[in-house]
Amino acid sequence: MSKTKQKSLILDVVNKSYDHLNAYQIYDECKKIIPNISLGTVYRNLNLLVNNGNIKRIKIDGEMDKFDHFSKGTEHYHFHCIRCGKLYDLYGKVIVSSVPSKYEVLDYELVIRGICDECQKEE
Amino acid sequence: MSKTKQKSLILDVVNKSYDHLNAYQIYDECKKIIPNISLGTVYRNLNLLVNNGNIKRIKIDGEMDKFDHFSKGTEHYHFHCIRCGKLYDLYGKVIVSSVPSKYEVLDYELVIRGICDECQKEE
DNA sequence: ACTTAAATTAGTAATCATTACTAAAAGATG
DNA sequence: CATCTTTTAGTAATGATTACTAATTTAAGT
Repeated sequence: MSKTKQKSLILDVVNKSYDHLNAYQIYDECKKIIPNISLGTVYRNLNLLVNNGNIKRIKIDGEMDKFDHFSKGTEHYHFHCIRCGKLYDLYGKVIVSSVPSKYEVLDYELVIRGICDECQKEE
Repeated sequence: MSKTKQKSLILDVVNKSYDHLNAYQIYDECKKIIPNISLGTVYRNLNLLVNNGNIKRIKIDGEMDKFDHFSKGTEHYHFHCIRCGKLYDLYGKVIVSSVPSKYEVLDYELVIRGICDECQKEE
């Protein structure tokens, strides 16, 4: 895997963002630094970075895939408000009973769905 | 929401299947009973059934959305083998510390990623 | 049952996120 | 530097899903 300025920029944008950006938003951010970067390049590198474990992909119903920073030791998961669509980070341990030991666990993705505090107030 | 034979057939196909079928596979199954059922009808009803909480949608990297039966009390989650692509059902409790009480939790989706026993043997 | 209004369907066309392709440019290797 | 490999920009293609529409089916009230 060759190192290119496009690839490190894309990784940087994902790592430094506190939001959960989708491919197109990452593309927009990257254009501020490399104006003629190609959307295909963004997609291709995002896939590479996900496969190498550098970043994480988040899949949410009805929305474009989002990308999230990921560093061993600071695992986090997500709360998705089905009312306003906002995605909140949640830190803490996830304990799952009954994963048979014959399975080698590498990773997990957990999305909790519900209604956030702000949307509850509006009812 | 009107009751139609298409809608109940689609629900039936999802509920009675032990696999995790995607929209097209559900369409194929439905055609055995209603040969001229339309793919659009399958998609529209799957969305309705998901939104009503009758069935669940499973999102897996690089694969079409899958649909799964869902009944209160028999919650389950999934193990996805990144080698062979198989999706296994896992039953048991998921304990998540640190979901702030201000959030109203309705549902969750958990996918554990790793390598299944059969793929481990092949190494 | 009949009538009317509302919802749903089949079939097809359109959308849109993502991937594939290709010649040119940039990176790696020695 | 010289060569070989990888990556890129730009564009075209793909494919899952949704939108559209006239015809049919369902629901609700008499």
